[in-house]
Amino acid sequence: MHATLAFNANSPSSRSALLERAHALAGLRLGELAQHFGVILPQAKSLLHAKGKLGTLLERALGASAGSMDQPDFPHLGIELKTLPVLSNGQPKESTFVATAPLHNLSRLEWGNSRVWRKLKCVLWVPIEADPHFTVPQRRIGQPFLWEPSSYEERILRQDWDELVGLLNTGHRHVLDGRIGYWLHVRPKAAHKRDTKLHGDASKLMDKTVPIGFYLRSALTTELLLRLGSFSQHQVADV
DNA sequence: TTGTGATCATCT
DNA sequence: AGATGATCACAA
Repeated sequence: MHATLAFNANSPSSRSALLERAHALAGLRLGELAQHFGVILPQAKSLLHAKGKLGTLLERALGASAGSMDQPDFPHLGIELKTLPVLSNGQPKESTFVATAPLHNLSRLEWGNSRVWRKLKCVLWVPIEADPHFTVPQRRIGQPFLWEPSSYEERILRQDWDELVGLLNTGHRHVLDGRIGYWLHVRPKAAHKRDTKLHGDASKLMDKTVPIGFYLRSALTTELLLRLGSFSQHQVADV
């Protein structure tokens, strides 16, 4: 039994407090957590009409400041929260959304203060069971872990970002698709593909384009999970 | 309407 | 099957 539902939802004051709270959630079923917060989860095996529900639920459980714009989920701690859907084989089920891509003033952008880097320099990953064999409320929360990219990892992310933003900045949006980038790539990020936006700077050519976002390929999150060791490969299934 | 939270569904 | 493109819900 997990008698640890007696946590409060105030924002944790320190990094260790946040980690402690996150670890206390490990092993809980999503249904238990949702009930605690009065959140209705779909009983189905699919999240078709609740795609962001789990992320929001975990934010509440861990005390993330909601709705903060252009900042990590825990601004005072500099930590970004990401749920990570994990299959029963230990592999991430999906890529991970990071941030929307800038469409204007691209030449002034630098990696160091880009949205992507600001969110990725410190991430609290919370694995969540994603096997479609279980209903959503039955699925369990795994062992959370903090990730701060090594200089090697940052270099790769930065190279990807440079290439992607470079193409945007030089008017090569039409060449940009989801195949470019080793760990980081871009994909459409919109309510619908007809939701087109203006891209470019006034001094240059402006054109209409579908908004895009940066995503982390599962190749990276797979490595992160493996790095935790053989025990942790089953961290979702065996907790 | 835009930004944040993501997963679905089709294509290769 | 895995990667790429399309889409869903909700808050401010």
